[in-house]
Amino acid sequence: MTETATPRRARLDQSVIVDAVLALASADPGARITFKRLGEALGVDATAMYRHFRNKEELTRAALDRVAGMAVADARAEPGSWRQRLERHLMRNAELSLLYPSVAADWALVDPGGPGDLASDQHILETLHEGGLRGERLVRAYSAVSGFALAQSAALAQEVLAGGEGAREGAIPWISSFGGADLTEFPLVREYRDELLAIDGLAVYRAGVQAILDSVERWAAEAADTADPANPDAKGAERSV
Amino acid sequence: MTETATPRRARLDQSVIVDAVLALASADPGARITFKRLGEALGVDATAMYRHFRNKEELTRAALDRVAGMAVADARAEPGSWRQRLERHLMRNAELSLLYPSVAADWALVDPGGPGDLASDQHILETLHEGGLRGERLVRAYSAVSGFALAQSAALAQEVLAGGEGAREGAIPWISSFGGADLTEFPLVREYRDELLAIDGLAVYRAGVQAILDSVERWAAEAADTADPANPDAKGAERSV
DNA sequence: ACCTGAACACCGTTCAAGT
DNA sequence: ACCTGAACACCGTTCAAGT
Repeated sequence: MTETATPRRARLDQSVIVDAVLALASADPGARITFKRLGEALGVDATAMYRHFRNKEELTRAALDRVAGMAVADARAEPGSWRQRLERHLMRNAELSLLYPSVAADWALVDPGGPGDLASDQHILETLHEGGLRGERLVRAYSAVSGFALAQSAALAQEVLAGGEGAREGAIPWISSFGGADLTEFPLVREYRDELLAIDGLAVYRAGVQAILDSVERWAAEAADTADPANPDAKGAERSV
Repeated sequence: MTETATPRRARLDQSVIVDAVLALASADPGARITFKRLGEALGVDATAMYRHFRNKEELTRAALDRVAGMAVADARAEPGSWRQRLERHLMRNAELSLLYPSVAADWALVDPGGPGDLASDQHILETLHEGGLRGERLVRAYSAVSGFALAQSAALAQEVLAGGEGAREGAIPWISSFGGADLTEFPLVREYRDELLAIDGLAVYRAGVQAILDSVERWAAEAADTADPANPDAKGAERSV
């Protein structure tokens, strides 16, 4: 029916434009995405995009929503315990951020609010729910988990955007350069200097995920202790807030 | 000696310029900081800043470093357990991000690398060290804690920048707008809709801090179990990596 | 209905000229 | 030594004009 992925002179379309955004983002990870560059890639004038998106924020929103949807789909495709699936979802988020850095850099900023975003929220809530969390505890766990994943994924992406080659290898920017500084006033920084310089972004992400999910599991265990043991699966049994 | 804080025609200076940046950032939280606006505030041409900073990134770096230093100083000023002091430091980071959003929005991006930044690293390591963490565990805890604090503080700031008034009140952008969407495919999102919409940024931050510090305390307890009980305070006793 | 292209306001940055 | 001001390349966005 419709021509898909015809490189130039393709009939413009929200979906076709988002395809081009993601292609640009992964092809040239260090470059900003610009209407001009987008137009060149699509064989179209830079201002043609305004027929399909109100402004650049709406375009970014659509691209982010697509990426959010991809992360969920990948996470759902594999089996495992609720924690394994949630972990997979969160790690996939970070990996996709590194794949599309110029898009993902805005992740902490913009609420995509589309179907991909909703599927992501639903999946996080689902896995936590399966883990036994309900009510206030579920909301708190969702906050900690998704707030962490979004902010940290965006940070990873911004690393790549700002740092170029080095950052893509994993070096983290906020610790990459106490090169010649005098560290006598900061003894622990000096003592652990080499280890701190060796930290890479994905390891930080993984450490955070572990720390948060460990706590979430404990919250779930607390919930199990205080719940009615005869009816452990009651939906919304302790919806408090 | 030197005139301090004379609003216009003050002798330019790295420190005077950073003062002006922070003043601008807190006076008009929604506005980007621009050389033009900076020049107007200082009674000086926009391009005069290039005499004192190589480019805008260096200026941002200097401003961030000042803010990092402020957070540590505030945290050190109050007594308490290591966890309380670390928590105070992290919360102060978030609060200062909300105070200077247009500066703090870059926090996940740029490594200040100055004395304020080093003091911040030293303070985080110090409190964790006092909590009994050493070696690989200390580095892992530092990663989780500071990665979280920086990324999440930047996200809070970007919220304010992007969202304007509403965001400053605490509404979180990535959950603020599944307004008219059909939620039948996302039952848990629908069930917790009101609670999710009520989440605010600082609460997310606090939930994340709790989750991470709970896990860090457990790591410390594990360390205590495996350590030589006769020599619990040995510095770097189990430096592995 | 959809796209073009000139135009505008606003960025960061450079550089020759002033004092 | 320090600051000015014109200039440049590059943004997002608007709008009248094309087809």
